[in-house]
Amino acid sequence: MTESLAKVNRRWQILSMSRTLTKTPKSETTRQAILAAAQRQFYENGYDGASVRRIARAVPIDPAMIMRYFGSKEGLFSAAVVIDLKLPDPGAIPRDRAGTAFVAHFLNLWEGERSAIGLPILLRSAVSNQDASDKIRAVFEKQVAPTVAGLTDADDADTRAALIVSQLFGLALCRYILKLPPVAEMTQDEIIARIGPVVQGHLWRD
Amino acid sequence: MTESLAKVNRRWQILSMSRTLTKTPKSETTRQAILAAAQRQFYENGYDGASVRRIARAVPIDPAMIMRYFGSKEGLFSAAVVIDLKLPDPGAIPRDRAGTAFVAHFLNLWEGERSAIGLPILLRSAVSNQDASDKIRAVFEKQVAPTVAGLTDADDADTRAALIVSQLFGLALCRYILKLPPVAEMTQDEIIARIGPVVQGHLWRD
DNA sequence: CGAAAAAGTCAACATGCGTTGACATTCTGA
DNA sequence: TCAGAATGTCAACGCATGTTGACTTTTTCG
Repeated sequence: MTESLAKVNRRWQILSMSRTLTKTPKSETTRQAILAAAQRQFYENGYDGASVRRIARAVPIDPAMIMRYFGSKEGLFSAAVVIDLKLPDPGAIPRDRAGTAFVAHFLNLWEGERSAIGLPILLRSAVSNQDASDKIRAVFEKQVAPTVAGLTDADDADTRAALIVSQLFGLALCRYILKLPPVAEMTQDEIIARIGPVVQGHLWRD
Repeated sequence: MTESLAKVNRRWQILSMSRTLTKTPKSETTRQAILAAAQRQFYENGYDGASVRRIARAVPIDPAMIMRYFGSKEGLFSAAVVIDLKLPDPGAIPRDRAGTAFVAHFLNLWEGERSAIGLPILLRSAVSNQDASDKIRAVFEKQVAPTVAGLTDADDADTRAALIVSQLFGLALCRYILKLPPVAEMTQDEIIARIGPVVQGHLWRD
């Protein structure tokens, strides 16, 4: 009967992952600690480079707990990396400053308090993990593309969105991952002044 | 004495790596086969994702041979990834078309015959391998930055070079690694028409 | 030819990985 | 209080990795 007990536990754990939390049972503390450690590790080393065992050591907790809480490394990754770009309503963006607004928004997102969660993690992971690149594509389709479409009347809004993304990802890549000196050292304002017009150009040129 | 024999062999092998090849001893064929397989694996899976054993299996050859020829996985990587951007002399580039020329040059480099060798490999590897990002920085400093400096009179040529690189890397990332649909599917001409002006802007704006 | 050098093979090593199931402890509510 | 649920620990599994040293086969050349 021990096996069926384990299965019930597993099932409960899967349920608890999606339930809305009102109280904070002891487990929730651990859950959050695991997520925080996982985000840090995934951010610093990418999906493959981060190991369940090292994440567990950082919490600290037994690796087996991670499997219990999240089912697998993939499950942990999915739970740890939740992307909400919080893009504003296109209607609320003044069109003549949309480019700089865009860049400022992303810099703020990437360098704000919760910066460990999000695109830089995906960027580091996507080169070796299919799930991560799928997630990036999903973010592009569901969050970036619609917003850009709301900002331009052009019929090639998707292409324009992709070009904007390519510039923003290139920025993130050079600044946070490669740490290419000039890009890594520029102030936010300098970046906004330089990249803003590029984004604006992608939106409006032609 | 067997150990000292092995060491002598190793020393010969290190010498042979740097010698100019006039004849083609049997070993050179194997060497090239290993390099070709390594480039492919590094390109497809990045430094960490590629394994010495799988490269060896692809040749096919015994993994120990790779150690003999290249000393270590790092040594193989260094030998396999040699970056020469072949950037033209700045003086030969018409300044009003420098942007499109730049983009066309890189697309040609990345999608030409020897495309497996080069930046896309580094890009995939750099997220998890320090050597790879160091190499990228070296390429930036020794090849891109000087060329850009020769194209502009501005005193912030380094910053401009970095911004150009961030756009080009973003393009490569989205097109070859993330395979983000709109970017991955655009024709070379479309990309040149869209990104060229951005590069031109980084060179000349202000 | 025949010896020495080169090229290639094989088995093993230590390590780290994701994951598992049995077990021990702690907490909670009837 | 005390059963049962929740939480946490431990040891082990099978596997893949980079690397090594002893070995055998093939090539080269006096």
